[in-house]
Amino acid sequence: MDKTYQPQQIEASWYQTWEKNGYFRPSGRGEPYCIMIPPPNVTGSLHMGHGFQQSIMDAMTRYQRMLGKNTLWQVGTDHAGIATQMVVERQLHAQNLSKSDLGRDRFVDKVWKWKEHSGNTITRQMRRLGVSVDWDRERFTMDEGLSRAVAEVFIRLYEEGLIYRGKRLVNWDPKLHTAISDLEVINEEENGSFWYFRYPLVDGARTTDGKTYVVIATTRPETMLGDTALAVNPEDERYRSLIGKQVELPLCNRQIPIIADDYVAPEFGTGCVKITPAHDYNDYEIGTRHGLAMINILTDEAAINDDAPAAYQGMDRFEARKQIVSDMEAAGLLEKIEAHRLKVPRGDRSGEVIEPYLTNQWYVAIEELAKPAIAAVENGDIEFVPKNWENTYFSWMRDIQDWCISRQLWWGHRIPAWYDENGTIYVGHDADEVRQKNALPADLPLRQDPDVLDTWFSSALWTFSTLGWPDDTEELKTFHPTDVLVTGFDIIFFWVARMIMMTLKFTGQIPFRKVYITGLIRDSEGQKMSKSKGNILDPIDLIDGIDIDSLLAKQTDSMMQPQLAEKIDKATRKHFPEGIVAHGTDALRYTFYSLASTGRDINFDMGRIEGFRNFCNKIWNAARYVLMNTEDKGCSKPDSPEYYSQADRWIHSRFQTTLQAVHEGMASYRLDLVSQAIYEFFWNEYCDWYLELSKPVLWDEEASANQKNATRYMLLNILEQSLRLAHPFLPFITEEIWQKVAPLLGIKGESIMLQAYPDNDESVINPTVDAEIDWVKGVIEAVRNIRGEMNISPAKAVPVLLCKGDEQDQAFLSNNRQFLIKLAKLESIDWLDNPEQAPMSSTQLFNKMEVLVPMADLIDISAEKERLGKEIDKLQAEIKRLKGKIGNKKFADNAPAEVVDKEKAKLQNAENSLVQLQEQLEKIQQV
RNA sequence: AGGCGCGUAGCUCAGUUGGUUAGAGCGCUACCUUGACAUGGUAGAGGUCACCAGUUCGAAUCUGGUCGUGCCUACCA
Repeated sequence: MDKTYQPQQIEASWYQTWEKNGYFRPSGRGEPYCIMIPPPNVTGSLHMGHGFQQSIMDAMTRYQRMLGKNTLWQVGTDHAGIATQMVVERQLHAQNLSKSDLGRDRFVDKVWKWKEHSGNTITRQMRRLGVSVDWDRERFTMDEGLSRAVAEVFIRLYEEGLIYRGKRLVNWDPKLHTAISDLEVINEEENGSFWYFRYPLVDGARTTDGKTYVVIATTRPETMLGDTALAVNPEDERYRSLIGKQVELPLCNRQIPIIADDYVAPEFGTGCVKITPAHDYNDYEIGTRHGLAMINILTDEAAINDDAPAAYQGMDRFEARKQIVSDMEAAGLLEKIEAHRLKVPRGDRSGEVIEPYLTNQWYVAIEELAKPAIAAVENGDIEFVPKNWENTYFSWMRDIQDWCISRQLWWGHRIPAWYDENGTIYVGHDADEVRQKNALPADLPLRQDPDVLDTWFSSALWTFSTLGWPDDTEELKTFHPTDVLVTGFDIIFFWVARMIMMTLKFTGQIPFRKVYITGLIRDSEGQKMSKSKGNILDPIDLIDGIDIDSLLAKQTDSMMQPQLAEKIDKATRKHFPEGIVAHGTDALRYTFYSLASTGRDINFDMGRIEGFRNFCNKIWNAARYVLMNTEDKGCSKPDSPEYYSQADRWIHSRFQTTLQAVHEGMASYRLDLVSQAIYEFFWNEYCDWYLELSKPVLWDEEASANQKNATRYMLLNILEQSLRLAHPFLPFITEEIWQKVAPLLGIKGESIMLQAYPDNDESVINPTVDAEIDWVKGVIEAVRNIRGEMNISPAKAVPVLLCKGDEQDQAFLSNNRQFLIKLAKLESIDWLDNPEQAPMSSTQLFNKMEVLVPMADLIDISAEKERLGKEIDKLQAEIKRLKGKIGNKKFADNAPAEVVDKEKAKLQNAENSLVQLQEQLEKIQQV
């Protein structure tokens, strides 16, 4: 084995071996366990969020697989309608082409080609992470089987009246030319204006204060071209007399009525609102209530259309806005302009300002589907982890709006609906079926709906469509409902909620039992990672490393503004002055686990990943030590347990304690606790103490062959079990080492990933042995403390005396003499029966026992005084605190007896220690 | 406007039904190349647990409030 851990060398080949040998496939034996991967965008690339969630899913999957479950981790990708179509359109644009130049079929062809070309990027990157998904079952949301499921669901919902087509206001993206759902609209506060316009009253009407006009305030002046009324609150005295009167709509040569509606808030703006039913959701409601005309004034591009006054036709909406304000001003109808913060709706993909727009769209009537989905979480069939996300889920589900599922795109599942010349709708799998079902003549022209479905419509079916639904497959019977969904809170509404609704509706089952919601990975300063901020960390760069120049190039890649690029350049150089060194997959994964606490957001800190790379190195070198001492030496299971040292028994005990902690952590989805338990066990117990404790046995002339063999066996045995313990989290390094270690124990197996998880054996958990090794550690640490504080060279062997302890201390000494001598580097260690005879010494207490290092020529008296003084100060503070507490009558009366006793014992100990240290100090001062 | 989080060492974070001397990693200080490992070892320094009040014998932990901060949902033109 190499002297240092080189991840790139060991990670390269193992994945191929695992995949090639089909180890990821369900074993077909045992209780089923299934996780459905949230399908990433097929043309995307792996980001930190994927890395985080997939690492978690892989740990769960490998863990369950090793526990003997029949494990399926279903993999696949999503066609991501809008995102993918945009990418291909951009490519066309670069060649001065548009999608209409190609036509629908050729364009869709092109998208498929792009998918074939780039679709491997993310799956290749996933392999680098070590994910044990079943690639043989890889699915794509637009493959044949899933498309069939999509059509089937659409048709059944339509036939039940749960899908309908309707003309109403939708969120229209004028750049992408499609409707989008409410969830795809992001409302952010931006600086805008309030324009106050005068609308002249006609027929000589006057306001109560004698004006010949009313004033309205608007944030979108251009919409006035579609105004069909003004509205006031019926209780508003200022306007009551004007209700029913007409005003002249400026610039439009039309008259519109003043109506009364409770919706209008008298105190806001001027208390008089212009009503544009075709371009505002609230106005639409009012328009419907009052039977107002709905005048659409926009084109698909959000330019002014031909139904508006000629002067503005063809203008872009923002151009028209300027022109209208200017025209109103010229006409003396602009009263004032106020600065105003307002929420501007923008498309999450395009960033474009969204327009409410009157179109025909398809909707899912969602309320009926939502009811059982709410109940499933209420009654605990589905549980969110952490639980508080259930509130988020409920609050959205209990006020859910119908889901607009049609998109005016070309890339996606085409809506399975056909129209005849009269516009009658026929829904079915294909035109032939439609004709047959509806007894339509063969020559009746039918036209398929041009729209496609929202991407989330197909993802909503993911848990069952991937298993073969609508066929009643074995997989469906075996693996559905699935066990756990691991995902982010950002798609609870988009995906989780819709999956629950659709799955309940079509399978009668819940899709999954648990929803484990992870936090979001942010940069080290808590900023969301985004291209525009130039703070994206690529998991692959953390694995392989990247030099500073390449990193800078990546971060500023798509940066349009030079000054922004400069800023990013600076920030990147600050955080990564020398780029990023290679850390390996295992270290990255372990970092993710260590940060996976309670679903809160994660600020990714490079210090963490370095620490875990070092941990891997530690494992590597511990293994080297073990192999060096066991290879060619024989290490069979001892004939009798008596050959074990106390250290051997201790590490066995600690291992089982750790194993329990791991099981508990996995059961409660606390992978941070799991990773910590393994880390602490391996580094702080196995390496720091056990390996050191093995040396006196292995290298001691006096130890018998049987004892040496027993220790060699335990070294190997615990290492081998630890590798299995850690394998779900550190798949590569554990496999690499296990292949070398297992044969020495006579274990046969092709791969660690097919081995069983370590057996639970609580019988070896041994508090007595734990206490004894704690004693050994305590004495060694006492001596080391004296060495450190007294500046005694580590090379210098010192004599040590123990005194004032009890019989157990004496017994421990005689059991562990060779451990103490070796680990504390002692010249000698002896029990002093008569403390009076103690030579001048530096003293450290361990419980009631004194550990003495005789001063002779090697101790600096003033340093020792200082050291004792420090200890005494600490004890005095402690005693004061304890006395106060115990002296408090209320404490003695109210606290449970065991707590009081514990505090009393603490005080007793502290007081004893104080006396001993003070005696010691006096002794020294006499010199 | 409602809702949900968060505020613990210089930094990133644990702290499980209230009872520890409040912990880890990184960073920092000193010493050490000792036959697994300097991606290491040993010994240390470092915290008024945001603030205020309350409940309690006892609060980082429970309650109320204040401040700061992040997010989600719904929005009055």
